[in-house]
Parts: sequence; structure tokens; C-alpha cells
Amino acid sequence: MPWPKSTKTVRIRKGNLYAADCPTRIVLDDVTSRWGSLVIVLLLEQTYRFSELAYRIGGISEKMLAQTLRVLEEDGFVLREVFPTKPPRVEYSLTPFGQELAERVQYLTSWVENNVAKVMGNREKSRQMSA
Amino acid sequence: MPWPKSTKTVRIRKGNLYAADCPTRIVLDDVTSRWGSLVIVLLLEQTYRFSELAYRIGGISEKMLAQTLRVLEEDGFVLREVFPTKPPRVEYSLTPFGQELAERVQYLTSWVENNVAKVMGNREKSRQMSA
DNA sequence: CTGTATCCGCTATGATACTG
DNA sequence: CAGTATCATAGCGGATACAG
Repeated sequence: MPWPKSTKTVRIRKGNLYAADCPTRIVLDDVTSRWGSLVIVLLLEQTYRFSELAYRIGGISEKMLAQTLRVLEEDGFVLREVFPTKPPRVEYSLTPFGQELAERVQYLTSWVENNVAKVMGNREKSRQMSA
Repeated sequence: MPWPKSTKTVRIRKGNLYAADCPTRIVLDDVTSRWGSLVIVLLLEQTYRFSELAYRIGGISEKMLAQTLRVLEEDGFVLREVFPTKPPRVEYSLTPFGQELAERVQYLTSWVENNVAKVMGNREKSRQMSA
């Protein structure tokens, strides 16, 4: 059932996306997580503060926003800057590395945005077929 | 808390990705679901049978594969062809619409594959910082 | 303002067994 | 082969309260 390993010296140069233990999947999950992709694409616009992100991303809770941002920061996609003012102020932006990624994500999300109507139509047909 | 609606006649032409009720998010979740993106990119290679997909995508269960494929089919991304042989044989492929999507997804996944090592490195640093 | 800590329900997922 | 049905469970994610 596990994937047949081609050799013993399989390295993490370019992981096999289809192997159960491929680290690429882990990273991909960060990027395509429920809120991850939204945060990434939004930060492509400009730098935002925590509360601004919370406001703009409808439906997200503080907990999930903080958690999502922390993961993206650990991965090196997002830069977190703390300004020791009173009250504190934290700004989030994309690193150059994160910008590369974000452009790819946006390439996907924008396509979905532009084609969502057609998808919803396809779903309607499906529902009628089964009815 | 909800996004300020620009007008009352907001339609689903081009949804607002950041609105909680935006249908784009639903479709995006289908596409970026745990197994969705893997299936989509794999089908970009060629047509596959159910069992072939199950074999190639390490770690997926039959249940999740069937479920993922059904959603992608309803969305109009995947074509399901049943050959009434004995035993039955079902082939899955991308529709032209699905191919458009798949190319966008692959554009993302391939970047992640090529940069996963750097991400893992960034994570290491993060862990050391906090230690 | 920017989070963290805790509780907790719900859903997504996996394992298993079964059907056409 | 290609699924479906059922059950069990982990953990996602929301609500709330609290802290620096």
C-alpha cells in the first residue's frame, strides 16, 4: 500500500507529492488551509495590522487568524513586525519568498473568482440530474 | 462584522473573496481540500481509473477518494466515465474546464515542491529561536 | 490592540465491513 | 473493480474569558 521507494537515497530535493510522507503536502496544507490562502492573497495588496486582517477577512476568528499567521511566519512567508507603542501594534507583510508564493496562489484564486458562476451552474445541473 | 456591501445589487459575478458568504470560498475549498489538489494535478498527467488513483495517491482512503472525485465531478472539473464491463471499470479525467483549473493548481504545487526544502529550513530556525 | 488559554461541539477523516 | 454504509475518533475551529 505504501509507495514503492525508487531508491534508498530518496532525498527531499523535490519531494514526491503523491507519497504519504512527502513534506510538500505539509507545506501545501499550510498554504491551502481554510484561511491561509486568503491571508496570503490579501497581504499581496499591502501590509496590514492584525485587526485590519481580522476585519477584512469575514468570518475568521482571532484564534484562527493568529494561528494561521504564526504558521505562515514560521514557514518564512510572512514577516511579523512589532512596534512597542501603547497600545501595541503589529504589522504583517509578505517576505520576498512569500511574495513568490502569493503570486501563485493568486493566480489560482483569481481564476476561481472569475469562474465561480460556472461552477455553481454545474452544481445545479448535477443536483437536477440526481433528482 | 460582516463586510459592508457596496450596493444592494451585489451579484455573484465576481464574488468578494473576503466576504464570509462568498461562494468562491466554497469552490476554493473543494480545489484546495486535502486531497482535491492532489487529484487534480495527478489527472493533469493522464486519465486514471479509480484504483490507479487510490494506488498513486499515498495515504488516501477509498472513501475520501470517492468523495473528492464526486465533488470535483459536480463542480465540472472532472469527467467520470463508466464502462459496463465485468468487472466494472471507471475512468476519471479532466474536463477542458478542469484543465484550466489544474494548470493553475500545478503552478502552485510545483512551486511548493521546488521550495519545500527552504520552507523546512525556515521552520527549523523558528524552532531554534523559540528554544 | 494583540494576542493567549480554556472549553467544547462538530465535522472531517479513517478503518472496517459489505454490496453490485 | 468500484464503490457505499457504518462506526469511531482526532482535531479543527468557534466562543468566551483573560492577559500584556
